[in-house]
Amino acid sequence: METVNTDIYQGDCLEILHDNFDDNTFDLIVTSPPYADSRSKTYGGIKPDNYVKWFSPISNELLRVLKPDGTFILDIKEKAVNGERHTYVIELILEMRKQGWLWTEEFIWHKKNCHPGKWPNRFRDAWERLLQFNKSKKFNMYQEEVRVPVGEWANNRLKKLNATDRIRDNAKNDSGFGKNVSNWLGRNTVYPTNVLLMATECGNRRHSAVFPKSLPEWFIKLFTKECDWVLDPFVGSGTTCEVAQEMNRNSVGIEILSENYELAKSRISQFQPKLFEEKAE
Amino acid sequence: METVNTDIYQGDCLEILHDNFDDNTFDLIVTSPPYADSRSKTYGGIKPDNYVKWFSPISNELLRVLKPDGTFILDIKEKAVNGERHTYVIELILEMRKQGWLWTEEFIWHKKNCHPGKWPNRFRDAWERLLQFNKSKKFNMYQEEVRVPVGEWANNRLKKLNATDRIRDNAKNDSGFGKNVSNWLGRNTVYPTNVLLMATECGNRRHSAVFPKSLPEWFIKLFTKECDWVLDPFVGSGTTCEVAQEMNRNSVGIEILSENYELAKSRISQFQPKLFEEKAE
DNA sequence: GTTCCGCATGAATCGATAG
DNA sequence: ACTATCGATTCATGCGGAA
Repeated sequence: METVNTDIYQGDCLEILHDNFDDNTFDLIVTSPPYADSRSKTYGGIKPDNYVKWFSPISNELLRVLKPDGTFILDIKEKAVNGERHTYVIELILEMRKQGWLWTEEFIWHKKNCHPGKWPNRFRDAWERLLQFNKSKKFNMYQEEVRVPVGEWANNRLKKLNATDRIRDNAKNDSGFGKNVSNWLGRNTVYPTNVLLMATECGNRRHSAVFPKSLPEWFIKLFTKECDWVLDPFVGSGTTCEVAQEMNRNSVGIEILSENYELAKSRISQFQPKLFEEKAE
Repeated sequence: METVNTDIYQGDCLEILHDNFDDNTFDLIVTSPPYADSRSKTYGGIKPDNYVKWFSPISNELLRVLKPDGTFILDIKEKAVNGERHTYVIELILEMRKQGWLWTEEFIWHKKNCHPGKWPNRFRDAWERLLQFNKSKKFNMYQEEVRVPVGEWANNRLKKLNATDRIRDNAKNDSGFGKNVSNWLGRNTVYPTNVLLMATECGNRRHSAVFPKSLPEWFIKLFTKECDWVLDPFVGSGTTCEVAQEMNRNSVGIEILSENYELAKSRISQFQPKLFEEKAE
């Protein structure tokens, strides 16, 4: 088993990317940047009105370091400001398209156990946008890797195949329908949709990750293969890099806050003994 | 029990609203306008690039007829055009804010039984935007009316599912649509989230509605009380008005296509005998 | 009267083919 | 080159008939 690199940098992602990484380096960028008005100590408390101006140089730099057939997944949700959903996220989409990004898809992260709360004018916010951007229409996507178990209805379907559809299969052998039926036989899994149902990991006090490990894991499976390169420019406590390492992908994480940086480093290094064991074999 | 009006108009909603309705008439507007490039025979097949220009006069008229404390729910989803998600929906949000609308919230309609299909670059689209707009920050919202059950009851239901089902169906207790409310008596209830889990009613051959009855029902419960006024300017086969009538709300539906108009009329009139019975009592 | 099972039907999208 | 039409792909649901 080939070993992979897992590098955590401390500093501003704009500078670090500019100084250390060539064009077309990464196969996947997946990140959850600081939201507007939060983490004020570290990013100067970006005001919602200034969010697009703050983020667009970064998205431009990410465009540079992403491979032409790579993918950028941006986990983001606009705040409610003054009783209204702010528009900085949708303005950012328009701005990034001007930079050359293609807005390929918007996945929904449905957060099962989101933070409780009640307000007079709105319910709990149980979802986030997972915006998919690409540099070209031809990008790598390994759909087979993320198949999900098939529903109950398939049991009936398979019973039926034994009786009726076998005959139709023979009759229309060349039409392509027979090929279709053979795909169904023995199939226990189906392709997922663009709605992701994942629980937040709220129990871990030592490092509160913005997203659960299952989230970067899903996109790493879908958009990379082993030994590909993954980047998280706002890696926080290191979740993305930890997952990438476990999945045998090279990864780079950047974090500006020293406390998070140290935490991320320690999580990565804990993985080393296992690597040594495997190398020994 | 007071009787309510249910009026279906045939024609262009812009003209009909202008000619027949005063300012500040409706408590709730809920609609699903024709999407870009669909229903081409009746709406001239609005091109995605022209969508905002086509819809903004209508949204402006809706702003006029909505009461100051009313709510407008817009069910919409952008098409994939040339491998990319088109931007007309997010551009429409920006345009409507210029008209004076407040973009209060975005609910997600998670459609479990979305249209099948497989493509090399995307999965099935399983969600739609339910954009909430208001005229002022103070709007009527009856949150108690849409509480959903939780706890033992939901847990027991999940136990009955096998391991495979649990992976797929673990959102079952999120928002209990289409359930018999009498089953909830004595149960603990909680407020729902802004993610709505509803199946489309595709099996109904007599009238294929774009949204299931549970969708307008939920918003009518949440944003109106009895004898309030509900408007659907693109009422199609009449789902919104039928639900409003059953819930004892006044409603107005507008439909341009005569075939749909007749269908909507017949659905409404079928409800009359029950009304007469109640009046007789 | 229930429950079970087969079947048609969707706000879809892509790539190829035709004009 | 650019637009319009068509075939292939795919899965959860409600309905109706059967057991």
